[in-house]
Amino acid sequence: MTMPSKSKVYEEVLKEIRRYIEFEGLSPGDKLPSERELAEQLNAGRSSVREALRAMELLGLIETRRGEGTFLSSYRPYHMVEILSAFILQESKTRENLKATKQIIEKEAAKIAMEQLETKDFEEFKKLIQSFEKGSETFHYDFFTVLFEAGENQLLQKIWRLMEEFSRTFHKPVYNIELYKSYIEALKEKNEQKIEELSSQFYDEENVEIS
Amino acid sequence: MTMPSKSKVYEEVLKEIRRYIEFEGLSPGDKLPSERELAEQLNAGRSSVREALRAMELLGLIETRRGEGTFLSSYRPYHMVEILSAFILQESKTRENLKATKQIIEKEAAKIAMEQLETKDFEEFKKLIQSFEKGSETFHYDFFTVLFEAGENQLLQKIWRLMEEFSRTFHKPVYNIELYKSYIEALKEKNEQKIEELSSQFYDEENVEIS
DNA sequence: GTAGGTTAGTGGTCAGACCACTTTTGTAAC
DNA sequence: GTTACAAAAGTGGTCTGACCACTAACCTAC
Repeated sequence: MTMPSKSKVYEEVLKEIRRYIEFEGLSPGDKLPSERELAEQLNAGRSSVREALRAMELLGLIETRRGEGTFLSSYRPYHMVEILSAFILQESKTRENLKATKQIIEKEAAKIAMEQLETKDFEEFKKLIQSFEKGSETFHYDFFTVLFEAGENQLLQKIWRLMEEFSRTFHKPVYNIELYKSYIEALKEKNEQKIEELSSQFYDEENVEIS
Repeated sequence: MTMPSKSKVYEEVLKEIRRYIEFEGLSPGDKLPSERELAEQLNAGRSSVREALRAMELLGLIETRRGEGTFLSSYRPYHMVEILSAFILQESKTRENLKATKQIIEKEAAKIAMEQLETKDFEEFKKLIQSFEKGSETFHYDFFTVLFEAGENQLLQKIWRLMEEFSRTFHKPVYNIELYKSYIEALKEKNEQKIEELSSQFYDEENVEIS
């Protein structure tokens, strides 16, 4: 590994892998070279390569399957969230920030999607509502995913998803199904005002903290 | 390492370290046991311990100093943010997404800050305007940093900063100083409507692409 | 052609060896 | 006793080689 001044090898490997992905135009699901091959090509030890890969795995960027190989994953920062949340979400200010930010994003996503929503999207909502269960863990997530898909801002969606997962670690959602019905109405009516109001209500008091 | 079913060793080490930190009541700055010691105590190989530590380092939870040791750090997810952004922004690099998202965040930051702004903040703005130079690369950044500081949502600020830095790689800002003056006026008047309008104008046409 | 075993490839893990660096220790000079 | 400096011990950084467990591809016998 050629070492730009003092960086650690594993950090260089990380960058190198990133370049490789970009250069080869790899997408989620595609296979990366094996650890041994990477080590040889990057002129680094396998352990260093592994440190980089492990870190990427924790970040949710790759997925490793023993006996098969290493694959690019669609971004699911599952591990990271789990680890990080235990460390950083103690501070209530962080939680406040998270809540506020998530709310902003959802509101804006709704406003963007509003103009794009088609009949099929409303049918999707209908299905969601019908199959709603009291104990569902992902209702809110699924609901807004429909909105994000319509809105076509993948960046905003990714940021939101990250926060959604974080907040799940300390909030147990208790859904008020009527609220979502009203929300859908507001979307149909393209009533920005109403959307703004309802967006904040998701976070007013219906969330109970996990002990 | 006692292996709960199938987890990987490094994940167990991670949890074990977390427990250790909690049990010992360690705070940022405190020293962790050495890699060799951890390996021995947890009955794992040093390389596995290292994989866990590297991951923690990337997440910004610890800091390692060669020759000295490993220390708990106050949470500064510097590396993570860097790595993640590179990947995420690379995937969804439609510039439209970036622009739209940044605009949303700035608008909301302004609305949040609006209620909090004090005299000293407006003086800060005044200084910025006075020292404005045509060729400044960071005027917009500095301007909004004042807003974010007042708003006290560090999470939103972090996200924004990321996008700001990234967009600099392909946008060369050309500032219309009058626009910022109007913006300040709108903030003084607490005129949400005006803020929304002006926020979008930053991105209307004044940005020139770098070839 | 199929079933079943063999083999090569891959990630998972460990042990041991150096290196570069920092801190501590020990010792000699003052 | 204090100081200065050299040696030693401790620590993270890295590489290598060796196994293990698992998967997929190949090949052979039927």
